[in-house]
Amino acid sequence: MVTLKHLAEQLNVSISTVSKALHDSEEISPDTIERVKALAKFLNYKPNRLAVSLKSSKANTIGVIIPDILNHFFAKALFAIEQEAAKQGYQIITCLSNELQSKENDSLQLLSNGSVDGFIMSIAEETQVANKVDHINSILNQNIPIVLFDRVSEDIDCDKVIIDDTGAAFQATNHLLSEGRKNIVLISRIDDLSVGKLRVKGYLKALNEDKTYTAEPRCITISHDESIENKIEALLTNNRDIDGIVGIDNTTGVIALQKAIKLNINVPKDLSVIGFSDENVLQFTDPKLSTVSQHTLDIGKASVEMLIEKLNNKSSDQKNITKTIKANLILRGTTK
Amino acid sequence: MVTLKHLAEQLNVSISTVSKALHDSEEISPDTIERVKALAKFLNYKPNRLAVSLKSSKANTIGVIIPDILNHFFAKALFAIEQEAAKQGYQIITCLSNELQSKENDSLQLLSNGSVDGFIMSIAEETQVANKVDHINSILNQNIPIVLFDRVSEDIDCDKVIIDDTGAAFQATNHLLSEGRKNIVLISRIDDLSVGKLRVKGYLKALNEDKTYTAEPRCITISHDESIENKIEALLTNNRDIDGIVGIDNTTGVIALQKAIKLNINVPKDLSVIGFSDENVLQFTDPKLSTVSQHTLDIGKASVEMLIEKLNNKSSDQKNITKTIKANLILRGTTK
DNA sequence: CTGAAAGCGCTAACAT
DNA sequence: ATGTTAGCGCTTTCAG
Repeated sequence: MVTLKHLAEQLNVSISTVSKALHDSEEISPDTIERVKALAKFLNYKPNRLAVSLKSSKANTIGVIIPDILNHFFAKALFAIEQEAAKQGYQIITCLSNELQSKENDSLQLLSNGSVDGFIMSIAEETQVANKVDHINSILNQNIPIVLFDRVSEDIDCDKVIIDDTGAAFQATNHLLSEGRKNIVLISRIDDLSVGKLRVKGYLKALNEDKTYTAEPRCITISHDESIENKIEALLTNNRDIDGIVGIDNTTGVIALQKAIKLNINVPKDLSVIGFSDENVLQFTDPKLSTVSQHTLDIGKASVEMLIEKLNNKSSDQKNITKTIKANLILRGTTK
Repeated sequence: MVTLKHLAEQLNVSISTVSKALHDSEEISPDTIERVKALAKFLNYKPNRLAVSLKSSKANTIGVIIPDILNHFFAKALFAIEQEAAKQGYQIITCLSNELQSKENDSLQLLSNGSVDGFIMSIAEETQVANKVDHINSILNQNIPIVLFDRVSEDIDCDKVIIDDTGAAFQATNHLLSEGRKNIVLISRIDDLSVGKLRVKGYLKALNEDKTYTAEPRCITISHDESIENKIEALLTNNRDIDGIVGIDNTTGVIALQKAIKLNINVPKDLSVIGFSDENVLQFTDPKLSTVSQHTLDIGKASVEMLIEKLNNKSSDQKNITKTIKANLILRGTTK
């Protein structure tokens, strides 16, 4: 590894001269600057990031804690975060909590030692279920900024990036109502998450506001030890009168569609389906699934922007902001 | 941030005493050790990682460069890498090349400044197509170890983790032959990648070795600007005699299955399909797709193990190893 | 215009 | 048993 010292020795100047020259200091003669830079380039000198960070007390690194990288939503969010961070000169250290509070805590502890300047995270399922957020607040108390995205908690006072989950589900349900659907069920595998609860709220709100809608609202929740496929197939088999489905997570919409086709239900003539999936599943469905698009890339980008904004104004402690990214309904082949 | 200095001042001892005490040095009295540790715990002292790394010239961090995080194979590999790295006390810094050589190079440059001790990477598509690997070899020349996985190059002399791509495709094709299939086509979206070429080789080998097989081998390659769905649908529509399909990438198997069902082709009676997809797509298919399982988790784990092994024996420069992870055929509903 | 020196936080050889 | 000192690589103030 080439250091300033090496360059200084080779050029018979002092280390500080080399350092200044590389930073185009006014103090150094143009001639010296040129010589230093030439040698630095020749030897492929790169400033040691650890030393720079130690000196400046700034790691230029963001800790990203993701609950589940195999969930396409989070993979895409990570993609956006990495992209924006790189653009702004930050590295990211990625940790996966695997939905466990213990791992989430481990990661926070491990990185809050100068490794990172701040965190971007989405709360682990286990943490959300128990609503135990002390470990997160403890980081904030150490004056290390955090931006929460998607899965957030009211008990944590920090910057947040969310979508209007209630509004999105409301809009989706409303669309089915406008189609004249009389029997709309909601299917959820995420009723223990904050976003799941909010989406249910939007569904119920839409049904309640429609005075002509007579059926009882019906939320089918699928727990982790149940087979999504079996449960949905049974549901559709035993309830032929269902004419609208809102799948409020990644996969239930797709699976409902697939099972409907298997059962020879005509989509969208006799049944409309709206999911919260990402575009990546579209290639696997025919007709194409209508979805609520969450603008995941914008969520990731906004998270990075907010964190860096906070880092740049760390002294002047201003209020925390919650930014809501617009979600919108994209109608494709599974709605009229 | 609490430092050794803080502890030392509070306890009226020297910094080195504190440091030694925290490391359970024999030199320090049990009493002092206890007092130091108590205060450290009370103040939630954590050694500054940057300082430790700078001092020890060891970042305890692995740079991971992934071509495409939205590809489930790589997401899963990252999952495994993170898991194993965490287990061994390493952090990972994740960079996404987005299949671009320029970004791949940027990431290598950016991190080869003390930020990481070594790299785990899979080569970007652009890099593989051009087979320009100087930027990677230049890192190796700086004595920074690299482990390549999945997509590798013969022109890079380093540790590698691969699957037996040729053998896997051979096995898959052989299975279709053993079913008595007479018209087996291979479908690929990745014919520009090393793994794609090897899998084609295995397919051809199987067909050639079967003296009773009379049809011409047929490889359908789909480029990036073509619609996979349209191409496969047209293929199946216009070639009703196809009775076996090997999809050698992530998605073509699934899509072929879906189109076959749409066209009322009886799977697996009249057509068998084998894909290289991961289990995550199974929930979207009925019947369940038969696949070549790549043991992605093992690939990630092995990569970390090999890199850390190399880091621990950096001085004694031993030979580079290529480790082959066994892939195996999992027969489900789309084969007889 | 250039250099010496201090210090970021830590470790470890070397005093005492 | 404890302290002093030097140094990892870098930046930056202050002196020359």
